[in-house]
Amino acid sequence: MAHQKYTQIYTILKQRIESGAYQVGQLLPSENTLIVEFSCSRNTVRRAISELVRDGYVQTHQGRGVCNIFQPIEQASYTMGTIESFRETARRTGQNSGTRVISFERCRADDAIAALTGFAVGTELFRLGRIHDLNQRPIIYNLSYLRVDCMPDLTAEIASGSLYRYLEEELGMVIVTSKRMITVERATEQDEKWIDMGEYNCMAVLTNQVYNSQGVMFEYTQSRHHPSIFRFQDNAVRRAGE
Amino acid sequence: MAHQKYTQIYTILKQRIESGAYQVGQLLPSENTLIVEFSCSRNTVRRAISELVRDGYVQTHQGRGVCNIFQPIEQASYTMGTIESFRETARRTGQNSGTRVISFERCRADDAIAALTGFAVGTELFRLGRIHDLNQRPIIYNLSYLRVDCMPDLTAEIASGSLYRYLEEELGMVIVTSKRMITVERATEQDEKWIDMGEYNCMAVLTNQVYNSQGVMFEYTQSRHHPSIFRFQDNAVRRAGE
DNA sequence: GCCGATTTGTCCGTATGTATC
DNA sequence: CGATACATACGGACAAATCGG
Repeated sequence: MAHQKYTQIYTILKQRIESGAYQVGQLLPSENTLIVEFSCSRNTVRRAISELVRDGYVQTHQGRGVCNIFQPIEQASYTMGTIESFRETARRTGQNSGTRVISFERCRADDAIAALTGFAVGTELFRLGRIHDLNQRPIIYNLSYLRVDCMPDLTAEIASGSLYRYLEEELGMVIVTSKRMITVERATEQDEKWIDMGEYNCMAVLTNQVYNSQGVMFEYTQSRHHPSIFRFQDNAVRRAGE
Repeated sequence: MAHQKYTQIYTILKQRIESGAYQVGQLLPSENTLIVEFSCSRNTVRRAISELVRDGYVQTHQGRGVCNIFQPIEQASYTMGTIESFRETARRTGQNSGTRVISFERCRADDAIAALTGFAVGTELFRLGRIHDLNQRPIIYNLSYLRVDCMPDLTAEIASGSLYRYLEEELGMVIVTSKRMITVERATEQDEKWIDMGEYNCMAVLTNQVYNSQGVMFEYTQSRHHPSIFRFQDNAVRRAGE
């Protein structure tokens, strides 16, 4: 893709910033200057800039200009605001990765599962346990509940590959939104059975509720990460109304 | 504030959604309908909607409409996209909170500090250590480095109150952007000296680089939380270009 | 499968307000 | 004070996706 004008401008400006074209604290060219350079409308430039703000590259200041705040320290480790699978992360960072299915069964949401996941009581679910290996070392223990009616033909074999590739390419399902929560929990017996915890006795727990294009939550996943490989980054922008 | 039209529309629509006016999966009124209702332009409606998307209330679908995905179930979990602040946690759980300064000194960034914080070597800094108590129990160990030239008159006394209130109200500094990172680390001797860790041997570490309106990073803070009280939430939206 | 109506996505141009210098 | 720069808001045009007939 990247066929839209604002995406092209966003990409060009981002590259300039990352390549060090502007010092930290320096102002970028004004909107009017960029309008001339890219021969486009003001809205298009502004949209590109607003995405740079969202991604933490620049700040805007009314009456002053657009200010570079990018520091090449340790960027690009874990892009936030997007949904990225374990496999994508591994590929991007150039490491070996593997996924093993350790349990796969059908169940029905009882009170406990409903309270945990947010699925309604009685919903038919697949319960899927997986281990992710990074460089042959077990690193993430993954427990998912998946709506049967969204993927009736799911098998353990399919789940051992990329679940998202199957859902998107085979079923044509479009994943749009996900709600995430990060907590830190004591490692359970189950964790220690599968993950080599070393001297750590806690897990970084990423809880994920994923919605498809119909607006229905079809997946609940708890990813229990070994602390040493867990990192989460984002940028917070001050909003309009305080 | 909230004087802008798009903010008003955003607030009204959000209230309708939260009050259960639309079922989960149901479409909101079309943009044209909203234009008539609020007698405004299409862009204004679209901007309000895009903020609802950002906050995880709705999804948009070209050719179909705007779909409600808000579930009141997890409303109990508070503000989104933010880390529940220490004070908020205390208020929510109805507990006492307090802040103690345990160290306050001036220093200059050496290689180690520069590598840790991102400040240039040689920058004059305040080094501020604080403990947050919840119900008289120490819960968060807080280590901050602050640029002296941004707040030359800072004292330990001021730091024992709300640092941000001082910076914003007294110095007129506007905080715009902050880059955050969440990791999980082994508790250090320093941690255990100050925090009652119980059976946990890890800390939830929130690293924060805060920028003012000049685009200069004026604060680096490492907040080391007791795992039992740490929680982070946000929404991820699939972007345009893959 | 096609067509047309509806709906959101992108892009343009313009005007006015407000903060900074 | 004027010039510059970003923020908000309006209006219009066309593209792309969806849905019903």
